[in-house]
Amino acid sequence: MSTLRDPADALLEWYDRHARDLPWRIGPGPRARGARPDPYRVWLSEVMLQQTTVAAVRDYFHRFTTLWPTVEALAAAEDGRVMGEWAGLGYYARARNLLKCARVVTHEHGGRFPETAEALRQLPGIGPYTAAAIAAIAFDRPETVVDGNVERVIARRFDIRTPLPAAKPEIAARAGELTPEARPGCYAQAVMDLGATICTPKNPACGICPWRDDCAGRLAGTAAELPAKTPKKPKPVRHGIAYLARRVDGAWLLERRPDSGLLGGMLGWPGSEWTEGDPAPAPPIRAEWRDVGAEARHTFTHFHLRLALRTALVPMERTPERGAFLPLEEFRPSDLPTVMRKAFDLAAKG
DNA sequence: AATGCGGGGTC
DNA sequence: GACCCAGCATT
Repeated sequence: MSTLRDPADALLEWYDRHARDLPWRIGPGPRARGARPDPYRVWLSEVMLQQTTVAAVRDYFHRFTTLWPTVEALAAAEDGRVMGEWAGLGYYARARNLLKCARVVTHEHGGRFPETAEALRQLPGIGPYTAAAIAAIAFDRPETVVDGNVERVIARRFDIRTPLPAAKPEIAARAGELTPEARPGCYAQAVMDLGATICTPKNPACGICPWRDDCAGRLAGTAAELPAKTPKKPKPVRHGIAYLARRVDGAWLLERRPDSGLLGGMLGWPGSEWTEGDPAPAPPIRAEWRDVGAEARHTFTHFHLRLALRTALVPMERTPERGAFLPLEEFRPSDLPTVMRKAFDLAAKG
């Protein structure tokens, strides 16, 4: 019989001492008395946390749960209002799917989230990771979560040198073997906390890691270099022109972008196509356009953008060819995605 | 299996 | 600057 402690127990003991206090978690006291976190809050936090750091999510989570405390309340919200509150968080398909999911849960599941990963997986915006996370954290199911943190922790612990994404099946299998039957929700959060605070991408703090004695990567000296990844393609630079038209009564000319594609469903300034060559001018209304000295620079997932800015003051009676004038009292700069917000700050206030 | 899809922290 | 992140949908 081995004298080695079960690795899951070692990690859970570490988690009990070091768990971060996060708004979507419940305290250790209530948890010990059998309380479970609200599935709505678990779901909302997990969707917000997709490819997004805890620091970026905090304020958004607080605003969303204040505005919409239940899934039914969110389901009844106006689309544009939700997109506006999501503005700045990125990956806007998440917000569209969030609303879809809230409405399905409200109208087809009686306002209750399904309790199995398989059933959760059928909902919009819920993939393998999020389904496992909700099932484990909210419903205490022994599901294995595999996110970027887990991939790094597992690749190091077992010294898996196959580059991602090819290594995903092996990593998932190893992660599954470690998942305990007891306290699966705590365990899932513990592995991710470990990856976020100790087993970090750079300069991992191996000396204080609860798994330091059975980490193959640490013993082999490869930990800090793992996981290996296939190289990414360089980002090209695209150029565009944005047109910020202000009507004499203070209204701004904006357009709602189509649901699919970049910044889908978000409010934005009308403009040219974004091309790697010179963009073709595309003023949305007849006016005397004035070039703003500065350009808005922004980096998206797969390209850099340099956006030239043009402004104009237009009279009341003139009608736009694209977009619609939004009255000043209905215009909130915070409803804009970041690149459009940068353009506004430069053109209107710069 | 590959690609499109944001933005901010961190080094 | 590049890299990374509590990934998902689409093709």
